[in-house]
Amino acid sequence: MAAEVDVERLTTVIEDFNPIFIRLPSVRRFNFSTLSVLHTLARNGPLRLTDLLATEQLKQPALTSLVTKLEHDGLLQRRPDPKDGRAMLLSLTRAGRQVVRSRHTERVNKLSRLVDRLTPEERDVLASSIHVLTRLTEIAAEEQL
Amino acid sequence: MAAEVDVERLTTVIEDFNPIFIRLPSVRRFNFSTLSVLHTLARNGPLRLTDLLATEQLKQPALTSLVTKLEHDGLLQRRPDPKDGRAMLLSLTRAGRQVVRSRHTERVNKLSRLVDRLTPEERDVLASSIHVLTRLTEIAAEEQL
DNA sequence: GCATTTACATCGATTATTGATACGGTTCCG
DNA sequence: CGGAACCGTATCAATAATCGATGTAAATGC
Repeated sequence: MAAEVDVERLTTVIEDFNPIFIRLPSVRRFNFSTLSVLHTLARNGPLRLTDLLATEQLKQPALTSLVTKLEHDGLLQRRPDPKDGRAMLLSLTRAGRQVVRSRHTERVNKLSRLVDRLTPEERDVLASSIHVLTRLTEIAAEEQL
Repeated sequence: MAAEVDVERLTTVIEDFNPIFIRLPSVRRFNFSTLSVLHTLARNGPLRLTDLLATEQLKQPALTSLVTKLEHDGLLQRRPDPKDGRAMLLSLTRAGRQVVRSRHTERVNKLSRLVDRLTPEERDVLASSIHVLTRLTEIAAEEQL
């Protein structure tokens, strides 16, 4: 077997699918930077500001001010890093996790409606592609290092 | 067959894969809004400002000023709509298409490197999932209407 | 210990975004 | 036709987001 993957087409279809997947109707409260920070903290647990900076497309002063705002809004908390007196550990509060979870739920609902309209054969392919997407994500994470 | 798709896990893995796929090293010049506008115009041909507004997460005055800036930078052009004297048709210039294309190429390269590290079986699944992703995108586009 | 590096915060300036509103072209309906 | 209502876009003033430069304090290295 081992058919060649048409990476060109794959890239194109992901580019087209992404806007649909990302955009949610209810999003008036948070801009892109804010959502990205919340998502990163939700996935990667407590992080120092500098580590968070690596994944966010912001400069350090902008991230500091965003974090200050989110702390005020009760979505995340700053705690001193016991290992390093200079650093702060950032983590989501219950309210912060709730924001991320509710957006995730909206996506699940949206995607479910789309999946319902696939044929059984298409659903089979989609089910088996979950593992492959997971592998791609893992490989990409390794490459970062 | 017709295995149930685990939409919960599928959503999660797409959420995790997306930041990897979206973020490119070279992106210092353009912010998120700008890239989204360029991408939308590249895909959906000439559009009126109001139609573009529907897909972008911006209010109309912000989009007008962004479009003005992009016109100044030579990335898109405004032309009067022959069908409606009030409207302007927006389309990418050669330079604008070049920006979109070069980002696309970067993604193809990045994704190729990841795909290279999959097993032959995983690549088979990925190849067949292209069609399903296309279908999902088509279904989502229909639902918009 | 003293110099250097690292982590984060602060400051002022610039840019992006928004809500309210104005303006002109278009459509509707008598 | 001619005025009223509507639609697409632009402008304006105010607010928010972001950046570069720089400061402060803790940690590291010789």
